Parts: sequence; structure tokens; C-alpha cells
Amino acid sequence: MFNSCAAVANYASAAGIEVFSPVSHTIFDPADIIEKNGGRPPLSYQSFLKLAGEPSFSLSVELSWMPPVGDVGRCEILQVPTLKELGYVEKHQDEFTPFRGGESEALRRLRESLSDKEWVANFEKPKGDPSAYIKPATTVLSPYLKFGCLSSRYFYQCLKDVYKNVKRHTSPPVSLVGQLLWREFFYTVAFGTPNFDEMKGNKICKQIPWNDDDKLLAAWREARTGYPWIDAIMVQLRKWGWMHHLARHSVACFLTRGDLFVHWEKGRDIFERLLIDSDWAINNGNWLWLSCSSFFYQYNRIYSPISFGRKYDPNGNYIRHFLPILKDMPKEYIYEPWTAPLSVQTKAKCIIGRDYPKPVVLHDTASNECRKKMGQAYALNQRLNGRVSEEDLRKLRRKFDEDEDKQEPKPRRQRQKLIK
DNA sequence: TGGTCGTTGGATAT
DNA sequence: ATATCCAACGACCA
Repeated sequence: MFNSCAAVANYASAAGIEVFSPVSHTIFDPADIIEKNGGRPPLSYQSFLKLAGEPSFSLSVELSWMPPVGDVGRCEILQVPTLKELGYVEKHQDEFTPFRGGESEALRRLRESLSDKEWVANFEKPKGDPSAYIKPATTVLSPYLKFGCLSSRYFYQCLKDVYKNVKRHTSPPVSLVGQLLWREFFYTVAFGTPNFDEMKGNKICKQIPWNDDDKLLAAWREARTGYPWIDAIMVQLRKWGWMHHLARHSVACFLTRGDLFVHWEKGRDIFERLLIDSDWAINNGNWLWLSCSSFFYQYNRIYSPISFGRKYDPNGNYIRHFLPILKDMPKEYIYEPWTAPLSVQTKAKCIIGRDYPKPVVLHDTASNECRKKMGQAYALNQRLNGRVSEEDLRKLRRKFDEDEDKQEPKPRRQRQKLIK
């Protein structure tokens, strides 16, 4: 599983595709770390770091293991399949991903990022700006790592070389090296966890009665939740196949435990399909994380679909770019345009409910409902020691529905409160 | 078993 | 910009 890169590289070079001579796909050996931990993967980054220790690879030795370029062994060389053959229908699109593929581009990007030694030394992931799109706040090397255009070990060694030449630098988990180690962490847990990509039968995953609302899911997928911050991110996903990590957090939280209470597997599938850097272990790991199903459990901490983006981009430039229908909405209203007086909507040539949707849910009430549901689901998991049956989940889901009916005896017209 | 801590919340105070 | 509260989880470790 983790040592097939040489074969891939040779297949690719024979087919005329640029692939950086990869060594191993990971810096550490997941099986080795799991063995050190008594046969179970570590469930926290901290304990992963302790088990992993210092890596002991040598690039020069490993490169010599590579079979000569062009030697594909017994592999048959086939034509590169077309997009159509892969099941992607060609669609009209007015904007495409600005990120080009290939090894040369990967190395150019790597050198460009590493040339700013201060930036590398001071990198702190949580401090990045998710609304930065002209110059993203991160390296955007993940697609190249995913496709094997960039070796994680080479990247790691380059970062260590930069650290050697600066007075001080940040450390894991927030540093750039820390980001590579998060990748290792998720590979390790994913490797050692049966049914890692599912809720059912996954021992490290909280069993939660997510709802099955295809309408809410479709609104999220098609960027019409009525929350411009959320919808702009979903448009960026569709057009670019890439968004900043914190933007991914915003929409993943919104879909699952924050607002819509839709199953994380549904969101995972859409990310898997649309991200240019989608990676099985990392994508599933982060959906488990954001939905508070594993690794992270503080379900009270919910991203606001209104104030989180505004904190970084008060003028709403990011929204204006990816949702041009809102480009003339005054900044006072751009994060919650349904609160704009009709005169303002008219002037901005964007009537809410006609040109741009009304919010699919009210964040204040929806997020409080989600908190309550998560509390009850957690209590169930604790009471049954994680052995929650499908019947148990059905029962709790019914209770959720009854609670909703009690609170809202007859569906009355939603009233959006006016702020400011 | 009890204490500490956790890459990335929000609102409000200073 | 930083501090405190909110309400509160589980992984890990002594």
C-alpha cells in the first residue's frame, strides 16, 4: 500500500507524465507506529508525535532503489483515459482552477514557498486567512503530494534545511513541518482502523443519528444555503477544487454538527469528488474531526457562517469574487443579505429569495438544536459504551423529530431578525 | 481515578 | 491585540 510509488513513477514516466521520483508515500511507516503502540493507532496528535520520534530516512539511499526510468516491469502501458471515460461530464464553466499539475510545477511552487525563509519559519496554520484567494495563505502543495508529484520526504527535508538557517521557528502542530506530520497522523490512524471511512463498524467513530435530508444536502452542494460565506466556499470548491483549510472547516461544520446535521459521509463524498487534493485518509480523518465523530469532541464550538468569515474579510471581497450576484451588496449586509432592506437589495440588483436564496436554516436556532442533539447522541454512546445499534439510532432520531414537532407545533413563517 | 490539555469558536470585556 | 467566560468532551498519563 505504501511502497507502490516507484511502480507508479515508472508507469507515469513511460506514459510521458511528469512525476517526481518518489521514495515512499509517507515519512513514517504507519504499521511500525501502530506496533509501537501495542497494535492500536494513536488517537491524538501528541501521542503520535511521541511514537513517531525523529524520521530515519535518507533520500539519497532511497533514490538508488528506484528501477531505471522507463522500466515498467510487467505493467501494461495504456492510454491516459479521457475525462469522459472517467465519468466526468464536460460542463460550461467560467473559471477553472489556477493550479497547474505536474512535477515541474510542484517543484516551482515548493521553491517559491521555501524562498521566503521568514514565512516558513513563522508559519502557524490556525492564523492563516481562509478568505485569501489571490495569494492563498498556505503553500497549496497538497495536490502535488496527493498525486505523487512531490515527495513528502523531500518536502520534509527541505523544510528542515530552512529551519537550520533561521534563529527560531514554529513547531508542530502549527508549523509547516507540523502540517506534514498531520498527514502522517491521519495515514497512521486510517491504516490501523477498520471501516475508517464509515460510521458503522468504525470503533473510533461516534454513532450519531444524522438526518437524511437530501434537500439540505443539495443546497449545500450546489452553493445555495443562503449564507454567502458558505456558498462562496462551495463555489470555490467547484471551480478551483481547492479551498483554505479553515474554509473547509466552515462548510464541514455547517453541513454536519453546526447547522444542517447531515451525515459527514455525504459531505466526504462531495469533497472526495471535487477536491484536487482529496486524499482518502486525510479527507475522511478531517470529516471525522469536524463532525465531532472522532479526534475532536468539543461540539459546543461551532463556526458561525456569518461572523467567522467577516473576521478575516470584513468587506466581503472573497464572496464578491465567487458569488458575483452579491458583488454590489454593501459590506454591512454581505454576510447576511436577507437582513438588507428591500431598497438596498434593489440597488444592489440582488433580491433575496429571487436572485440569491434565503437562508435554508436560521443559524442561531439550528446550531442550538445541533448542540442539543450532539449532547444526546454523546450520552447514548457513553451509556452503551460505543455499542450503539441501528435500532438505538432510529429511536434517538425519532426523539429528535418529536422534539422538533413539540417546539414548532405549526410551521410558522420564519422571521429573520434584523441586525444593525 | 483524577488532572491536564487540546492546530483553527464566539461573544464580550479591556 | 489579549483575557475571560461559556460549557464541557475524551485521550492520555501520573
